[in-house]
Amino acid sequence: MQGVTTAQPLTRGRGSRRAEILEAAAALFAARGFHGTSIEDIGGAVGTSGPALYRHFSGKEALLAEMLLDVSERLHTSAANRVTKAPDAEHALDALLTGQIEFALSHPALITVHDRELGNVPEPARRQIRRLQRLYVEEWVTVLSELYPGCPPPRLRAVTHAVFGLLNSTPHSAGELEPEAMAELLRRMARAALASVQS
Amino acid sequence: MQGVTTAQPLTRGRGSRRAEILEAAAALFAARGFHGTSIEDIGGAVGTSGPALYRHFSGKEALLAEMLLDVSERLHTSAANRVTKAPDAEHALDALLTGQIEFALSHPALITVHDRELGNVPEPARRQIRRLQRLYVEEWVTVLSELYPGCPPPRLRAVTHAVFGLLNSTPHSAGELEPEAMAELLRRMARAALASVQS
DNA sequence: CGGTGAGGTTAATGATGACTAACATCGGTA
DNA sequence: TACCGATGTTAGTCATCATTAACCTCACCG
Repeated sequence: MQGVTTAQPLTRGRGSRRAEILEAAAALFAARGFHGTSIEDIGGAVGTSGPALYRHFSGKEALLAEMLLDVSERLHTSAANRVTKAPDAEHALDALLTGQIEFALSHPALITVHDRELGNVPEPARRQIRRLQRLYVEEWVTVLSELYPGCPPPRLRAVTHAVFGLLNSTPHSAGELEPEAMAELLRRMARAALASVQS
Repeated sequence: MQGVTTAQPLTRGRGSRRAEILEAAAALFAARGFHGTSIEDIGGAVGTSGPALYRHFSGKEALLAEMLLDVSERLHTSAANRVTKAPDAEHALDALLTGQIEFALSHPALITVHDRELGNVPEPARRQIRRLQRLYVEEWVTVLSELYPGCPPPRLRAVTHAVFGLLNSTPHSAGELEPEAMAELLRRMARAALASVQS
């Protein structure tokens, strides 16, 4: 009674399975945490059973590492691009806000996992993710320090984290508002919070 | 070779051991997550070995339940008291801000665990914690709806969660600023963010 | 048409970890 | 002084889980 029941997939866009697994895992990790989610759970969520996962990832930690690496890369490079294109600091800040809000609204699970599970990523990748996160924060700090010259960087870092906290609150207020309205609200609040910072 | 080495504690304020365990567990849960922390870890953190914990709590989940119940109770009753004492909505909001900021700055680990690990609390307690959390949020929403009449409650709930996110960012910017300065900054930003909300 | 490789399957295997059992110690207290 | 309750200790026990092994099977390519 072995291997009697293979059937469905076998034809699907190249690499789409990996993406499917990553997405399912993100949702599960966000809901139950890394250690609270079993390989079996993840397999189940994509219609395969447990160990099939090892055909796509070398292990559970590697899966998490790839997920977080991807997120921090996307955030950072998107931010870097936007800032580069912006004509001045004011527009740059606007672009950063747009990017973060878009991401937070479209991928709440990734946002959650991203700031919760770094500690479970094994060392080679961990350092790199941390680096990207730091670069992303510094992107904000740089723009802000142009807008608020004389405001010490540590203060600007705290401000940045506070704004992230505000924007990343989306997983908590899921469904309270339409995405459109939520985006508007978050942008307005973040702008006001930022404007309140003086040197 | 059994029981040969009992020694130190045995004399300490009544119930202080429970508190000590709760504190150590909060720090560990915040750092590694509920499932990422073992009973042995918790015991080790308070100088006893593993199973000693069962003399104080009926189990790991019960420990978490008590921790979260305590937090949500403190937040809610403190808020209710402050609001009741306040002469008007403006002062009430100020008091709510003060309370949340104080708590977030003095117990970052509890804040972290509080919004991460509810899912691991077993059912009898879970419902009660959720209830207290909801009441706490409604405390804010009520005050806000007095300040912004005509602003629909769902929007105010989203606003409240956004402000919580902002204030609870403290664990992320640990050590960037002195507690005093951080409190000031958070209050100012939160106030500005709130002021930006119109009906 | 035979082979091959990608992607699945079910059964180990080995750790880890929560919880229990059996036993020890010590500070009261009768 | 002998007992008792509060607290610890160590050594199981039993599940759960990540990971591996051994085996299938189909799509496709020669």
